[in-house]
Amino acid sequence: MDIRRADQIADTLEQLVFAGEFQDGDRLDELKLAEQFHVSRTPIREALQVLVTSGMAEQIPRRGVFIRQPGPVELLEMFETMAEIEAVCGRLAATRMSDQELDALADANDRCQQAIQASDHDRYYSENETFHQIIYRGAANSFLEKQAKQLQNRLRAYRRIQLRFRGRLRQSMSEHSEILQFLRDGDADNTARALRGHVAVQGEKFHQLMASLKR
Amino acid sequence: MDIRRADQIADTLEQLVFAGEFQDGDRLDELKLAEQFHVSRTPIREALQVLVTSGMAEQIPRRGVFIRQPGPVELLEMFETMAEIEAVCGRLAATRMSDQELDALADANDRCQQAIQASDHDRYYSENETFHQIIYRGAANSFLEKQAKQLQNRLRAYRRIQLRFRGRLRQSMSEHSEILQFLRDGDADNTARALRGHVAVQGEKFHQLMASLKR
DNA sequence: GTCAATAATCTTGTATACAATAACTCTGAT
DNA sequence: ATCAGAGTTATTGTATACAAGATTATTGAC
Repeated sequence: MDIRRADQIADTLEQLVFAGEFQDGDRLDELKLAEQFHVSRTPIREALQVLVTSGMAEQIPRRGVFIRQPGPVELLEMFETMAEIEAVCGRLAATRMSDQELDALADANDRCQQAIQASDHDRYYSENETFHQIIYRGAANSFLEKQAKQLQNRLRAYRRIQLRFRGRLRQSMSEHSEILQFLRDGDADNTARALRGHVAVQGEKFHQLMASLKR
Repeated sequence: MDIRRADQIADTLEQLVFAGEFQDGDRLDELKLAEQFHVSRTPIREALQVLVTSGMAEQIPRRGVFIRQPGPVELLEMFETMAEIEAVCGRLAATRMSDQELDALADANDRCQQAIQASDHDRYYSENETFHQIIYRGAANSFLEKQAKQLQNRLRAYRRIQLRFRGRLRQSMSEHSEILQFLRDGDADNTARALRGHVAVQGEKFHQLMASLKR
């Protein structure tokens, strides 16, 4: 619903970057992009500013803007940060979530389970994100919630990869149930611990995957 | 060291916003700013994009960009988030900081103490930030470190206000010493707890101040 | 053949021009 | 006096123009 062409282009470019259409270090050529989007350089430049500010690209004055895909080390750091932020959300949510929100969480969990039984991976990814977002919301801190969603968004592509590990889906579901129970009990510490582990293992799985690919 | 005028302007505007030169809802007039900075609208617009992307201003298409100062509720949320992020940094730092880093932390703490004895508030603020930044660094996660620094930066102005509370400086120092000791002991849980409290109390003090001003 | 230096080309950053929409003003009717 | 509506002015968003620095190509010396 953006009126500004520049905003639409920024969104599209963001999607393309997340989708891995660009390699790390690729230069975003203003003229080529302008041609591609059928606009002048002006809206392209404004879109590039957005990418740079949000950390997805780097700007070198008089040289251009270059996309910056996180390397293995940065990805691990991001997963660790995500794990800790989720743990924080869980800790707060344990004492703040309403019964309604807990029911919504249980529903989301059920839908995850259904998606697995239907072998509908896309739907599982989607419902899984919903499950976690309900917890962010449950922390009753919209600033924190925004931060969590932002990071979740940035890690989406990599989360998908690691979820393909054999047996991971089943284990992930059992962790979900455990988390749900801790939240129901209002057990802040255990919720935090469970969520931290639940997300941190994703980083570890990803690490394993990277290591196995290197060989 | 920016070559781009637009970047310099973005920095300046950011400073001005943090310094409270603008009221919430103020429109940033492109023409006036262009005149003020002796440039055309182009670099101004690129600077405004940066402010909008980093959340300091809101853009309404075809209407302009309006600065968004956080209200009391959002500030409390930001302080709470800061407290939790610092706690996370502390938890990780407890098992990851080198002896060198611990010594640097002790030095920073000493300099805080000296600044207080010299009644040099500006220097205290500065050294205090250093103290905390060493802990962020100690978490050995540069992504997390960047996030922490960013939030620290956004809350700077408000932290200054609340530190004026009577007796707060002394108490703050004793908390620092406690945190340092927990880090030395490698006690992750207690470091996290102490840091969370240390920062959370800032939010509470700020809240008290707001409430007293409302009357 | 390789390297350095200079010229030509490209690309970025800023300024200006123009089109479209929003805000404002002024008039006239009730 | 108040409100509606047309016309005017302002402001945004995009396109184009131009200047300056970066990149590439070319030429010439060794």
